[in-house]
Amino acid sequence: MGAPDPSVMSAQVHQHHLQTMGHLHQAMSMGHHHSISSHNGMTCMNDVESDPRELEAFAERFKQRRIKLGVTQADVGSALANLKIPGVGSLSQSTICRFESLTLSHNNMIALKPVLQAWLEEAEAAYREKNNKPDPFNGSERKRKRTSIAAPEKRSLEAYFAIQPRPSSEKIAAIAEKLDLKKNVVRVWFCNQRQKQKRMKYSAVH
DNA sequence: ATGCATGAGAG
DNA sequence: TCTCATGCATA
Repeated sequence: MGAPDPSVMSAQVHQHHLQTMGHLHQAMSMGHHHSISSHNGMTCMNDVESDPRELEAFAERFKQRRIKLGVTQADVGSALANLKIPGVGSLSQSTICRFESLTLSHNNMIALKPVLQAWLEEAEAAYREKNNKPDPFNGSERKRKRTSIAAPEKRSLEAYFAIQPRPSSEKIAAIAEKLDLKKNVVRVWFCNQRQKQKRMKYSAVH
């Protein structure tokens, strides 16, 4: 099970097939979360280090050091499983990329930070003493088609979104018919659009 | 790097 | 049904 491919090693040259699994699920419960607020007479103390600047700084350091180690985003993702952290399996190149670019929700960033930090420490320790070890590759062959919404339709969707970010099922059906798209495609598009607005970056005024 | 999609959990 | 974390496929 060797992956003798010395040609791939720069940041993101081989992000194909990876059969990763394992979710880091719910580190928080969306709608309701209560913090311990303050105990004594102090102003405000957060239960978790949810300081955006701290995260931003970490994400950047992380990327820098990851590249220094000559490891790709995909490599990091699969290597996470080897950390054997309870409840933490591997992650995809997408997620690592999004972490580095802060394009994940704040909570998601908070949840992933300790895991990636742990990996980084391990990786740097291992790098000092020895070499790295190639990871086994998977030759999967199942495909999946990705719908592509044309620019004109996208513009329409954005216009609808501007006036109504949460259209009813019927409104969605109407939009779908007008744009000649599947209703489900439109529904998912709105879901993804809402999710985008909640990302750490590109959230407020974009 | 990012678009569209899936599935789990909550309501 | 929605949100949220996450991923495959693709630009």
